[in-house]
Amino acid sequence: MMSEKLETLVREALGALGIEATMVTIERPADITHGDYSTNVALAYAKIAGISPRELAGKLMEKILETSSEEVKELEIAGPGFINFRLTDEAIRNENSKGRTSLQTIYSGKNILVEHSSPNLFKPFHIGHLMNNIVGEFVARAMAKGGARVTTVAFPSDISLGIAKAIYVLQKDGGTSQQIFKDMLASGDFEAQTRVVNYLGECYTRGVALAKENPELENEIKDIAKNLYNEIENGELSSSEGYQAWAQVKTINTAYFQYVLESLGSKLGKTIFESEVAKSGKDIVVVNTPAVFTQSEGAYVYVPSEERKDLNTLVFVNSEGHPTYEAKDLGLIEKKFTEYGSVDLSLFVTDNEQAHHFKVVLDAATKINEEWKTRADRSIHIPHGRMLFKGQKMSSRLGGVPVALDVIAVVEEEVRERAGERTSHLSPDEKKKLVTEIALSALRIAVLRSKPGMNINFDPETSLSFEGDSGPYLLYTHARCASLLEKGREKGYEPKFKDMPATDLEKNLAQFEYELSYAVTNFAPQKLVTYLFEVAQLFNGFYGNTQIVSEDKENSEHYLAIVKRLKAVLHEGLWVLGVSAPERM
RNA sequence: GCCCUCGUAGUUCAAUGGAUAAGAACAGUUCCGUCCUAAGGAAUAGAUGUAGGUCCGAUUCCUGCCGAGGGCACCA
Repeated sequence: MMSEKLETLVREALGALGIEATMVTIERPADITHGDYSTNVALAYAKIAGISPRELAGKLMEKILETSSEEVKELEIAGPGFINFRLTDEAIRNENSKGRTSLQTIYSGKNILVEHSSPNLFKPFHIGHLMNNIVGEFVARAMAKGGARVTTVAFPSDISLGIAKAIYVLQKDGGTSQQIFKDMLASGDFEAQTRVVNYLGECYTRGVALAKENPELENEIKDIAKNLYNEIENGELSSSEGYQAWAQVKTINTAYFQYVLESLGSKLGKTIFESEVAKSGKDIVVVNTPAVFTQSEGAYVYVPSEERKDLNTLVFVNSEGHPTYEAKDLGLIEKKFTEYGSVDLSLFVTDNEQAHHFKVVLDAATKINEEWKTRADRSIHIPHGRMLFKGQKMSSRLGGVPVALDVIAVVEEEVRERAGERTSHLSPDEKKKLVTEIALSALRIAVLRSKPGMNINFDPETSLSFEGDSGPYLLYTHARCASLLEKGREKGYEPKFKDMPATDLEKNLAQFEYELSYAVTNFAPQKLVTYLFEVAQLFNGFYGNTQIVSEDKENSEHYLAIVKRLKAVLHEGLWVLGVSAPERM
């Protein structure tokens, strides 16, 4: 990568001046007209060198010029002592002639697990899951792009006191022999399945409310939970009604989950149910008490050390003897690190309201032994924010906690309105596919243009405008490129860079690898999104005042080479963001 | 009460401690339609919550205050 070559040059120059460089940063100047890359080392090391930054920059420049590679056209000192590098036109053309970008990053060759999009057995896939999927899909693809072997994992919640409450309501309603379930089996279509899943979600909320209002139900619900835990732990297929209902719900929900993920253009590799790690999680806690955990009021808790003011005591095994989410996460960590080969990194994406929970779990894990400490060190929580709604359309169409598919449906409707006659030439199937692709691009880009962890405000009418900084804008630019290339082919033109001075657009396009690499290494989708907007805008400006495909073959072929490069950059960049780019729209 | 996250144009978001070089987009005010997809382009105006501190240099780091969101033992 070019920036790495420059870093070496700078490092050597510093060395020649007797300065041992710890940190050498090569960055992209805010404005490309100031140079392709720049470094601030002269400012950073001026104190050590005992001379002024500009003076040091001058000396460094001399040294760099002595060894400089043929790809560097010129150097200049700017501002308080920055050194700007300008590359030769040829170096830029070579970069832009490259095919698929393969990155060498800190993740190359690593075995990485990415957990995201975990559903709840008794909840429809809602807006929070959608947020999770968008961030999770980026993380998984970024790691893959960074050269890692990635296994994606879903960790569905299928056992808890909350689920016991839902089962209680379900049973009272008549269990799975109710009409709604029969209808679903009879029709087998997704609509019917969705109705069932929505009903199950209702059972959950009703169960929670019921338990709160009627404390006398506590024992009955606890019995359901207890039976469930016992039956799962003993591994015997019980014939109890509660267990049967639970097993059926699990089948239904799993199918629904698969379908929803497919609709999102996402997919997950492995599934680890919470019930699979309940027993092992509990055992880990019990075995390590009192060494790590403490018994208190009939429960097993973890009490963090005094210095960790940011951590609180949490219950790992409750007084009923059931593992809480905390213990199950320990079970999950054990399973991940024992059954998935030699795991280098275990990333898990969740809502940031769980940040504290994971800090405590990992802190506890660190205390168990050396092996667990390694596991904890390799486990990284990636939090995402919430999706908030502002637009009237959203709040009126989607009450309470919006279901993901409803959110997408609303955005799709918006897309259809804006498309108008534009898609009339397409077949119904193509049209549907295109509308979905555009809607998903709008959603994914709206989320990923911000730093992960931030809440995002979502309004399909304004902030999720289909103009400007939006997914559709990038898709449109990509489709425009495809259309131009097609037109070029018809003329018999070959996209080919000619010996012409590199434009700002070309210079920016040459920096794709640098930006992509940064985004991948730092889990920074917003960096990549910003970059894609930059090049798309530069190109659209160029397009606005230049005839790309004209009778002038020489220029046309050069322009088409730029178009080809931009299309590849957009396609590849969007892929990492989880967005598919259609050829036409 | 304690802890965590966040406060940048009217709005939604950018900016590894750096350049009188804080970028976009939407909304606003103008303009571009015999021309490759106007879901486009050109022009214009507009911002670092507040008070200190560290630093050659602070939107960025530290402290106080103000404001928003989240968490704080048997939910996930």
